[in-house]
Amino acid sequence: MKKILIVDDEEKIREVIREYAEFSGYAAEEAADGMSAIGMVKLNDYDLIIMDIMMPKLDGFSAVKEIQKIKNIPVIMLSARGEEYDKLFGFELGIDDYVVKPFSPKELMARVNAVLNRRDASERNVSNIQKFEGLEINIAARTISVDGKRVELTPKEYDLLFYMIQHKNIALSREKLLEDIWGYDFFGDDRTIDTHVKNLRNCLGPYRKFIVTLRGVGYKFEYEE
Amino acid sequence: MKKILIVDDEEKIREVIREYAEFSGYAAEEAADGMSAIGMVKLNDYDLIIMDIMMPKLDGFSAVKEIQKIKNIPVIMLSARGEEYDKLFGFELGIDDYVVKPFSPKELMARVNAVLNRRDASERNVSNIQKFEGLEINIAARTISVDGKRVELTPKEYDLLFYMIQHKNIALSREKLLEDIWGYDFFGDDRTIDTHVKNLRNCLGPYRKFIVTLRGVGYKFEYEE
DNA sequence: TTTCCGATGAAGAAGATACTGATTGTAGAT
DNA sequence: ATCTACAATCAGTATCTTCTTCATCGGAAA
Repeated sequence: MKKILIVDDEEKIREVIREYAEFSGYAAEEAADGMSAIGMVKLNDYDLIIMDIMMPKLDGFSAVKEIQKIKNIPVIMLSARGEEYDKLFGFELGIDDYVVKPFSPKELMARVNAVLNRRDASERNVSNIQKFEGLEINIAARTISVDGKRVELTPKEYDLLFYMIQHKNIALSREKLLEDIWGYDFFGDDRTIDTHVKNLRNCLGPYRKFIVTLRGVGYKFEYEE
Repeated sequence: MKKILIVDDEEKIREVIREYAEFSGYAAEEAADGMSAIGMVKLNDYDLIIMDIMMPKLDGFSAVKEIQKIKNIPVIMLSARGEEYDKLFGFELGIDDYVVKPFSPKELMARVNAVLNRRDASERNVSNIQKFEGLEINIAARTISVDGKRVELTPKEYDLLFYMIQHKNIALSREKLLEDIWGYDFFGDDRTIDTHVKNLRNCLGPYRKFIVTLRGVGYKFEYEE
């Protein structure tokens, strides 16, 4: 049986959710704030966490941030209607879904089911991370790692790499790169690209090999699976 | 950067999808109903459309039907749980995937990535490779292979081969080759071509036979299917 | 056989890219 | 508003690849 952790400071809400969750065939436990949630995650294994944002002691976002360091558990956030929060911030944390209060427990459970049922499927697709041997690009997080080690890229370097892997195995002229990455209104020097390619290659370590030079043309990200 | 059109009558849903799409490295635009979606498709180029089925003015299926008349764009349909629809009908329209509400934005993006990657892969493999027996030219990648083995060409060699296969079975004088490949402002020696033809032939192995010498004239790429 | 034209190999010239270092531009902190 | 830190750009030089030319060889046409 799947186990859900419900985190909310209002006892009433916790109770409603727990009852409906158990009714839907889940085991459920409760925590009243972010702090105790973290403690419970350390001690138990949960399949999913339903977490309110506004809470005493430790807010939902901070709690999720801590929890994700410990275990990779899907999270559904609860937020009051009109509550100000930064969605992007949430996405970065790998939050799976939002539900706005007031919600119907039916709707909430539908989302719980959706997240849990498809957790496997989306893990299979993992498409937010692209791998090229030891080179991994996490598109959602805008980060890359080389042989498992995180490497920091400047914005342009990342844009360049991202563009190239999206057009892998295609010859890319300098003009096309400038137009698509820098924008049609950039009238700078072609050689600017060379510099960024150089810098990018330095960041990629052994995987610099994927970026091949096409003399008289431009560059290409070459990778055949 | 790939551009996605999000069509749904609920602003909240559009917003969540758009933010996650942008977060995942896509550009995104929104339309509130089928009608305006059609208008936007006419004006812009999208790489993918995420479309709700139930909408005022014009439902998702009808909109897709119209859009497919204009442009061939992959589509992911959104449908409410239990909503009645005929999946086969959808696939006939060329719909690439279904996602049932409520969905997690993470899952939706995984499917978007899957659909786009599929498209890219099939586009790469279909139209961009020309075959002449064991000689294959991949125009997008600017590569050739001989009997399945990759062979590196210098820029001029590639340009020459590319030009010749685009004018196969046509007699090409040295003057014409110089003018079209080197440019009208090249005033070098005719014999330069001979050297490049020689080098190119060496690269082509058994398929050097396709390049025939026309004594007193120039060369010709000879290949009848 | 003679003549002509193309094929070939080698070497210097030309051209393109890689890289260094300096300058300019920009966002965030104080 | 100013400062600071870092990124983006550009100019100049070094380095490497490719192109072109030339001299010679070989083979087909007359």
